[in-house]
Amino acid sequence: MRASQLSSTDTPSRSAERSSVTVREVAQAAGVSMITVSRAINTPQQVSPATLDKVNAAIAALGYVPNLMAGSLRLSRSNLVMVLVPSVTGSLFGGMLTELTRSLEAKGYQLMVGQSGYDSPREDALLRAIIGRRPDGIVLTGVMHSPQGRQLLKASGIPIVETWDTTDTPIDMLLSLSHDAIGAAVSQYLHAAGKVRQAVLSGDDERARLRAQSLQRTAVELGLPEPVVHYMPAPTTHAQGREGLRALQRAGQGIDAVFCSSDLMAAGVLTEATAQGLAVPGQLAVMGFGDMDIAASMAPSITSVHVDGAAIGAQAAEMIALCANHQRPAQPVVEIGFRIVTRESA
Amino acid sequence: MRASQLSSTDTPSRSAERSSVTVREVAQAAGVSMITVSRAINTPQQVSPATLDKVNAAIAALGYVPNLMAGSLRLSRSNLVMVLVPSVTGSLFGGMLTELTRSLEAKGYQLMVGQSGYDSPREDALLRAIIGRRPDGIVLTGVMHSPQGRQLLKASGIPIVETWDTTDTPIDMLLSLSHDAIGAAVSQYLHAAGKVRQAVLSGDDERARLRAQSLQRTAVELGLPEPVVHYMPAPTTHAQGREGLRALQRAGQGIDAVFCSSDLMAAGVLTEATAQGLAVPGQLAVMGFGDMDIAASMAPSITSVHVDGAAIGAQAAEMIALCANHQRPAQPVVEIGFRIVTRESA
DNA sequence: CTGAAAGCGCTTACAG
DNA sequence: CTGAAAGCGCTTACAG
Repeated sequence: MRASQLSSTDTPSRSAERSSVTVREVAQAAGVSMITVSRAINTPQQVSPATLDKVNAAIAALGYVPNLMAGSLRLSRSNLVMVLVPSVTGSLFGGMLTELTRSLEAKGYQLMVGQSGYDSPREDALLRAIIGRRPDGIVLTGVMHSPQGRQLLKASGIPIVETWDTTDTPIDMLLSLSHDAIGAAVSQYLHAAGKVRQAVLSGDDERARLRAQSLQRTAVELGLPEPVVHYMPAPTTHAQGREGLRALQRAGQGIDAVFCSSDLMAAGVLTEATAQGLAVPGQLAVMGFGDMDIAASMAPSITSVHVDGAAIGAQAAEMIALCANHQRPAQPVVEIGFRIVTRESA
Repeated sequence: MRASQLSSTDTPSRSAERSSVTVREVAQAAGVSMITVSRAINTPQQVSPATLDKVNAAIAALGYVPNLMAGSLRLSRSNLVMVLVPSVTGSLFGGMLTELTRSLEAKGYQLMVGQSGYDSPREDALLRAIIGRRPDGIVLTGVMHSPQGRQLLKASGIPIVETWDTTDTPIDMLLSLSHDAIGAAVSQYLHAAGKVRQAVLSGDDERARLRAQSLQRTAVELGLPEPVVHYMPAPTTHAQGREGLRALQRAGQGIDAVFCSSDLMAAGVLTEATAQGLAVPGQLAVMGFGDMDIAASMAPSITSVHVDGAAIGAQAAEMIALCANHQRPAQPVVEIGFRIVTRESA
């Protein structure tokens, strides 16, 4: 070992073929075997202090970072959890993502986020890319419908948590949320508030469609005229709220309530209603979904449907960690629930 | 090979020790060697049609998904690019993330998103987890200051693109954006509009601070009173905009302009100003940052600073793909630029 | 067109 | 407390 080699802070030429430092080089530099290096990193209490110092010095000098792929391959354990969301931009899943990151980190896992897109064309390829990395768990936003996708996931043997939706046939574990129940509850809430010409402004994604259709059915069951639904591309925006309200006004005569598939969209509806001089909620009740920060903060404040995304994240992390320890959650299917947060707009 | 084995659609018991299907089992089922299976997947033109059919049937029957970690280890190529953002929730980086995903996918890479948090306490651990997976490229939001972090990244030999900020000493490649220039431009813009008592409402993150401080310096250089700055925890929200305006009004007497570090915050300021009966922009000019959808859609619409996040994503993808082909971009440092989008609020 | 051998970087029993 | 050997699952020259 040349001392100059250890103390050098030179960095390898960027144009050189990428060749990371390996345990072998660290072992050589420290004058020990590869296995001792491995132990110095993973079980330092099994290594003598003097040896430990030598190894750590070599690691620092060479800028060694263990290749986790190699370790995972050997151990069949990646310490990696994948979550698939339609879009990282949409703030709806922010609470879940934040809490998933936090919970998993505490348990020694790293979270990686994949985007599936609201329309799932390349879902199969994406699934293969994910399963191919052998994560210790997969969290899905929504339930998987495609038979091929289900088969792929089942066959992988990886713990799967489907979330934010419900099904009688989960692939593995399920954090269940009924969008049917939400749509029905919203229609009943608006009906109780005296609103009869209900309408829906909705992102064109699967779960928002379920809520919209359920609201339609429920309103009809309540003896109200069938609600108009206007779909717009997801993820939904403030501008779509403004534009969408105008579209609804053209389509349905005299609507007196709008249920929006996001709070941002609801804020847009509110802005448009204000611009038109409509009284909210007197002439037009507005409801959102997600109970984002903006719902409480708008003037008037927005009545919204709250879903505890942080709880979803925490429970999913818990379930996956259990599976990694060769256990199973006592309840592989857990109801998440929701509540309507009453504010000024409806 | 038993036919029943191939046609079985049974899934392995979920409680069984996780043991994925390997090439070996596929080879056995198809009655060929492992290498032929590998070729059937990666270079099917090198395999006879009859053999290909057998292999594909076996793959489908067993639900085989190749272990990408093993392949990457062998090839020293992961087809994985990591991007590190402070928070996936903040919509500021949505455009970059969407375009990064799209561009990289077209080039055969998968993007994984890591969250660093706005305060970077565990950055070192995160960096090791990322480098340890040997991605083919790393995109950083912001520049890396910590010497250890820089050293780690440099030594890894992985192509690095720092973005959304500027520095004279990039680790590798840089998509440069000057927050100093933005702060100065905003102050000058407001000054030109006759605003003298400027203030800043800012998320307490590094780049927003740079903009705020630059605005302060510039205003003083213009002979204006030193702007008050109020910092709030990032990521910033609509509610912080309302609350923040009140805080600024308490701190600075008679402010006539507020530069917010996000459009959502600016929308909150607007809501609060409207609630207070302040005329915008007459009594109070409001500017945002990010040029999000909501900026154009609020009433009044919000003047904002536009940064082309999609271009950042596209260029970063391009740079990394070049490096993977053992080339270097002609220009490893590229200026991104910004522009003030004039609307009603300022 | 197909296959036997070697090796990517790591870690775990098994010995000393 | 330390080390030689084997193997995680895959793919690439090298032979046939």
